[in-house]
Amino acid sequence: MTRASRPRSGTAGGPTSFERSVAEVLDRLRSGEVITYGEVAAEAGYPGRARAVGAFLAAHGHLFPWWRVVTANGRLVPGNEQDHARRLRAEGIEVTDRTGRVRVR
DNA sequence: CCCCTGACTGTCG
DNA sequence: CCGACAGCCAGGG
Repeated sequence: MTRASRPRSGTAGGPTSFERSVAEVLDRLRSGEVITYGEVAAEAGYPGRARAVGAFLAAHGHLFPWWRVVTANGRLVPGNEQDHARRLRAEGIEVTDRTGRVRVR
């Protein structure tokens, strides 16, 4: 499977298929639920696009529960670890103090 | 078309 | 358990 064969938005400059799929995955997240960037990408049908998910959240995260998304290592958002950790704890998720990580699964 | 950056990931010491 | 490195994909200048 080549890159060119993956689903694309086409000529439109609006939201890509990738963005719509990711948005749906993020939208269905429940309180107290945690997911990794890689899982979001794979669940959306775009395995290997973990970084793209991060970029998407950086741009449109304000419209989604971005705090329920962490790295595969349980790492929180660099620069926002404190706020991130607090939001997760507010949903009953334990966060280690050290570098601020969460137990995924 | 080339180069650089990044809210990532897996491996190594 | 934690920090450092290299690899990978897309987007933007």
